[in-house]
Amino acid sequence: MKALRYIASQNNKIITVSELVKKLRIPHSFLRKILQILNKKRILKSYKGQGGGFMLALKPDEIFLADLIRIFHGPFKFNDCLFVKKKCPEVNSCILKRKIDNIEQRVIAELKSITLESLLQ
Amino acid sequence: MKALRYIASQNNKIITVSELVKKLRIPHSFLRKILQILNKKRILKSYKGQGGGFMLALKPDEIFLADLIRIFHGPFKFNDCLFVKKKCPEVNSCILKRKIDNIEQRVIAELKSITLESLLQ
DNA sequence: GTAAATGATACCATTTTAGTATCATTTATA
DNA sequence: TATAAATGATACTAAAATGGTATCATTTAC
Repeated sequence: MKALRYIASQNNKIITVSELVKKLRIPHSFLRKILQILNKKRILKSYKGQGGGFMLALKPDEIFLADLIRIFHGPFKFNDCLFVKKKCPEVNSCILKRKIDNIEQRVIAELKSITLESLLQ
Repeated sequence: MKALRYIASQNNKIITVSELVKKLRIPHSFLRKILQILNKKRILKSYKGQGGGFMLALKPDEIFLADLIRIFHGPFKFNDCLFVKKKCPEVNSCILKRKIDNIEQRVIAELKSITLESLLQ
């Protein structure tokens, strides 16, 4: 998020990992890995070779926190009812599951409403 | 939760782990460990010796999902801002943290509203 | 005294998380 | 055209969390 905020703040300039490392004090290889993932997922565009680096592939108001979480943590499932590695036989009738599903949906809705734009300044 | 629901449904009878194992098909040692924790945390009362077992220590409408989650997963902190094992220097000014804290508070409020009582039937 | 119960605690395997390291490829430019 | 500066791909590692198991000690009803 810090890297994305920095990149967004430099509107449409190509930013290198080295620049981010200096500004944000994030370990170089770690940050590279993250930016590579964001590139594959089309949040960033990358440019190889000398003079290369990264830029946003989308406008800041098109980048949603919900999507970033999905990219790094996988799909939301607070509620993946397993027991001893088998699916719980009561998944369909379980009242608890219904209540948690409900909360999950609301959280996801909130996370969709947080854009990179909304985190600048 | 399954065990608590079963125990609650047998109002004020002492229930043994063996009975729960038969009804709920949860491994014996695993269930014992869980019930021991619930006993220590005063959600259950335990009775040792022959004829012993477990009972609710509270009424079903005094047992909150939020507390059970805290017991087994530790305190809620979706938002424990660490980086390279150090606290992030921006914790206080971070807009993202503020937004997530907000969501967290609402989720906790919801989890507090779910009681064992509300999961019976 | 013994069987039936919980208490305490140590142990283990697997998965996830957080991060490092290295070699390959691309490209601007001197 | 060689080289330096950038990303791409990918393999590796250490530590922590997760999901359990196993065992010995203690208590208590009968």
